[in-house]
Amino acid sequence: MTSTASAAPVDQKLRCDAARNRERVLAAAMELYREHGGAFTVEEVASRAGVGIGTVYRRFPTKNALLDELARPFFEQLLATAQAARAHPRPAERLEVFIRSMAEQHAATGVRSGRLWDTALARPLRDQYQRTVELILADARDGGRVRPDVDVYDVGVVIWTVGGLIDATGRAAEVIWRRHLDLVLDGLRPGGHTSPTTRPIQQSDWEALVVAAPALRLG
Amino acid sequence: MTSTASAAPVDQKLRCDAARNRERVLAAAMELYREHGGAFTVEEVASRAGVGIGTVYRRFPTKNALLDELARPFFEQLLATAQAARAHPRPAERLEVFIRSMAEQHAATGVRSGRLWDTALARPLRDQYQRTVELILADARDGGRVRPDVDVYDVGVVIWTVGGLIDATGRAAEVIWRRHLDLVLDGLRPGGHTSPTTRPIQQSDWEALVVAAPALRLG
DNA sequence: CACAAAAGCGGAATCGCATTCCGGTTATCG
DNA sequence: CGATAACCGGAATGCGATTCCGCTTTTGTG
Repeated sequence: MTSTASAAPVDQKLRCDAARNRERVLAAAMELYREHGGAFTVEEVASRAGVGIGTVYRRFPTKNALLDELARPFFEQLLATAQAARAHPRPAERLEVFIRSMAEQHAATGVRSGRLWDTALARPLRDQYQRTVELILADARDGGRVRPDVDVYDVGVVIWTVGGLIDATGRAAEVIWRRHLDLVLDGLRPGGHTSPTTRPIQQSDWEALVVAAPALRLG
Repeated sequence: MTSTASAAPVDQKLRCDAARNRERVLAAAMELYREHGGAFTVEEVASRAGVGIGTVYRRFPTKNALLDELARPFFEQLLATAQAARAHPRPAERLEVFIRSMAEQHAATGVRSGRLWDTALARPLRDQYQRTVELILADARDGGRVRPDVDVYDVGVVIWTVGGLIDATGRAAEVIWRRHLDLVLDGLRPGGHTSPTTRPIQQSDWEALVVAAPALRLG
């Protein structure tokens, strides 16, 4: 699947009432998202926004497109996060700070930097983001804080992977992802390890993960 | 959500025709699973099995329960894998062998050891499995091949996490999970690192991950 | 073997949701 | 002010999973 739609002609030349409705829909959706995290009906969005379903659909071709749109602001925040990390005083620590704050942000907002990468509007952001990450990585490398063979993709995978843990355990068991991230970050360093700051995972934490993973792939 | 149902009274005292049908359904489902990987209809299962939908549902309260049932044999295989690793000649290497073969098996069969853990029938297997993992871990620790602070849960999380990558990228980009696993395994070791055997990840590999992750959590 | 329950059966009917359609409305522009 | 393209609302569709229920076998018994 290529990035369906989302190449939506931004919010240009919309009839003013249409524009207003678009905002209402977005606002309603955001509200619902905060309340139920994606588990809401398009009809609910419509009624809360005080418009008909058709209206929602003329503006957003699909529920997913709507969600993507919701994610955009958070996504811009991600870029900001990367740039903030880049500004960290000790260059060598920037990579770790970066990865940690990405995770932290994901945990706080529930937004993962997945599909969005692929949308037209996000492209410029994406390029900037990637460039920033390269720089951060270079800093860490210069400072001797990463194994020289670690590249941007490795970093991306780590973030993706921890993102999965965050999605799966969320509030229920933060330790799980924190502890794992500590271990992985240790693993990325060139030399020995420093001791992680987290407590070990416990049976009760683990349950959350077990329940979250279906035994068979569904797609 | 606690393990819904699945405490099904095994395949005991079923009217013989019922038992036959149950097998047919299971067989049909397995066929379909191999063909479409979970993306099939309960009606398809029914018709391929030559029974009515109702029949499927009387035996398996939900499509998911059916899938869980399908997974069982694979799951037993997982235990076998653990035990095989335990039998590896060099004790110190058992942990790594274990983790690697778990991933390998997941990649090959598409079965992840998630929800199943929680079912009544799986419990005895699970206990055995956990005990085995403890032993493997102890071996590695004695051999000085893992940081002393790594425990069973850490191992579990690594397997879960790599499982996520496998599900997401599958055939499309094996490098991703292999490379990541190499890095993580390196990270679990107490001392320095050995160089991984995989090639670095490339843009084209990465795409797979990007597309696989939705921007917003849906549950 | 006959017979009443118990256990099964098929598949139509429901339900929840996303997505599509279409006849009626309203900004906008000349 | 009139034409019309852009909008609207919300009923209708489509698709799956899951439920229901009247009819059929199996099974246990006498």
